[in-house]
Amino acid sequence: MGRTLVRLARMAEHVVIPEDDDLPEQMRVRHEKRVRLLEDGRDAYPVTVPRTHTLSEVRAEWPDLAPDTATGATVSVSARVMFVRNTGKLCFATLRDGDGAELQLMVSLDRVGEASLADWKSLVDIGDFVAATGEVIASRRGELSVMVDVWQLASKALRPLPVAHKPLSEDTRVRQRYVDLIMRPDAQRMARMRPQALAALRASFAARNYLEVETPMLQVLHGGATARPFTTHSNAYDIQLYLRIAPELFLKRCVVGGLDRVFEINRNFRNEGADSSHSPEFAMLEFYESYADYRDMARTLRELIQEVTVAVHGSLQFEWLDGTMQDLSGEWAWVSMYPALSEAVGVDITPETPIDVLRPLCDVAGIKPEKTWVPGKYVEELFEHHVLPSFTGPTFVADFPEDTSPLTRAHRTIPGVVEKWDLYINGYETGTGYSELIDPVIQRERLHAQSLLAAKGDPEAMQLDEDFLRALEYGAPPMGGVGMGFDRLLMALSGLGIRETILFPLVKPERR
RNA sequence: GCACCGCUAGCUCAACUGGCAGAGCAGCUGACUCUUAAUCAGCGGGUUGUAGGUUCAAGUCCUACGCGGUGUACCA
Repeated sequence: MGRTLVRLARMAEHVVIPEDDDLPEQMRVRHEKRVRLLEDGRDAYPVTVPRTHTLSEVRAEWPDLAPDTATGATVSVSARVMFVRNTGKLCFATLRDGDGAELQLMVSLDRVGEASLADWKSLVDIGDFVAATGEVIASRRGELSVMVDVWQLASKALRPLPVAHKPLSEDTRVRQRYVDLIMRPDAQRMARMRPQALAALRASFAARNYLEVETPMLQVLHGGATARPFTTHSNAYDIQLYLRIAPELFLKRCVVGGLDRVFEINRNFRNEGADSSHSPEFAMLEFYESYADYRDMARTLRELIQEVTVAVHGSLQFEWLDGTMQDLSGEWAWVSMYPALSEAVGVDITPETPIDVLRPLCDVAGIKPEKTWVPGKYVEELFEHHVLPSFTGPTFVADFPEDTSPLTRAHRTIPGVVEKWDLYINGYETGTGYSELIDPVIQRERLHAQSLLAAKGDPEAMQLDEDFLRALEYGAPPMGGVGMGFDRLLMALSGLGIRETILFPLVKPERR
C-alpha cells in the first residue's frame, strides 16, 4: 500500500505536460495520452511486459494457418504499431519487430470488454510499442493474428512516424537514422550488411594466418599518407595530437617486429572535402604481408573481396538494391598504365615522354594542365580521361609514374615507374597496393623531402617520423601492402552512396 | 573552395506573370465485429528556413546568413 502511494506520488511529478506551448498538435495529443495513462495509475513505460514470442517466432511456429482458424495457443507479443485499422467493435493493428517481421493484432469487444476497447482506440497511436496476450488465430482473410485478451502500452511514442508510403527525404534519413531504420527495410539491410562483411573479412584474414592489430588513432606525428589531418590536444601531455589519416607507419613497424602478416580495420580521419564518396571519417582496411609483392597483394585483395561478396550476397553475381546486376567473378583485369594509354591515344608514351608532347594531348582531351604538374601527372590525367571509362569490370591499374608517387618503390625492371596499383570497381578507386619501400636510406630521403614540404606549409605533407625510420633501420623484410576504403567496398556491394553505408555520417548540426 | 538549385502543416508535396496558403497520409470527433495504405461523414492543424529590404500587397522579387542537394577542384 505504502509503496503504491510513493509510486503514484512520484508519477504525479511527471504528469505535467512540458511547458512548450509550441508543440505541434500531434505531439501535444500524444503527451496528453501519456498523462491520461499516468493519472489512471497505469504505466506508459513499464519496465517489463509479458513476451513469450517474437513476431517471427509466431510466424515460424504457425506458417500456414488456414483462414478463419483458431489454434488454442496463447502467446504474448510486443512490438511497434505500424498500421491501425479501427472498425467499430473489432480493431486491427499491424505490429512490426526490429527484424522486419510483422504480425496482426485483433482487439475485439467480445474478448477485451468495452473499457479496454475504448482505451485501445483512444490511447494507441501509430509508432507506439504495445504488448498483447491472446490466442494465435488466422483471420477470415487468412492473416496470421493474435486475438487479444489483454493488452497494455509497452512504450508511448510522443512523436508521430512519417508517412509510411512516401520515401523520407535524404536529409531526414541521414539525420534521423533511427526513423530511417524504423521505416525503411533497406536501411536495416545496409546496417546488417556492414557487420556481415566485416565478419567475413576477418574470417578470410584468419584463414590466411593474418594477425589483426590495433594501432594508434591519436598520433603524435602526421604521417602515413598525404592528406590534411584533424588536430586535437592532449591535456595530460600538453601536446598537439593528430587524428590518424592512415595506420601505415605502425603496421610496417609490426612487420619489422616479426608480425609477418598484419591487418587493421579501423577509422581514419581526413580533414578534406565531403561528398557522395568521401566522408571525413571512414573505415579503412590496411594489410601488409612479408615476402609478398604488389601482384601477390592484388591477388589477395581480389580473393578477399570475392569471399566477402559471397558471404554477403551468396554469389559473385548479385543485384544492387536498385536491381542493377553486378559481377565480381573470375580474374580481374590488370592494366599497365603507360602501354594502355599509348594504345588509347595512338602515341607511344613512356616515363621519358616530355611535357611538350603530353600537353597537346591534354589540350585535345579538354584537360587543363596546371603549372605545378610533373610529367607523370599529365599521364595520370590522360589515363583517367582515355582509359578509365572503358573499364567494364573490376580493374587493377598498375605501374604508376615515379614522379607522382614519391614514397613508393621503383619498379624492378621498368625505369620511371613504381610498383603500385589502384583497384577500380564501378569507377570508384576502391583500393591501392604496393611493393613496399624498405630501404631505410631511400625512405629517409623521401620522408625528409616530405617534411621540407610540410615545413614550407604544405598541409598534406607528412612530418619526419624518426622512430619509423629507426624501425626500418633494424631491417624490414620485403613486403607488399594494401589499403582499401571499407565503405567503398560496401558501396560496391550495395550500389549506395557512402552516407548510406555509414549509419551516422557526419552532418552539420541543425540550428533552431 | 567556387557555381547552380532547393527549404511551405507531423511526413511527402502543390500554389501561373507578386493578389484570400492547398492536397494526400497522419491527427481530432462520430459511424462501422474481418480489416490490412480499411471505408464513410465532419473538424482542427502554418511566423512559408532565419534576419532585413522593395511593394498598396511577398511563399513568389532583392540582400545577407543557416541547412541541404547537384556539378566542379583535392582525396579512399
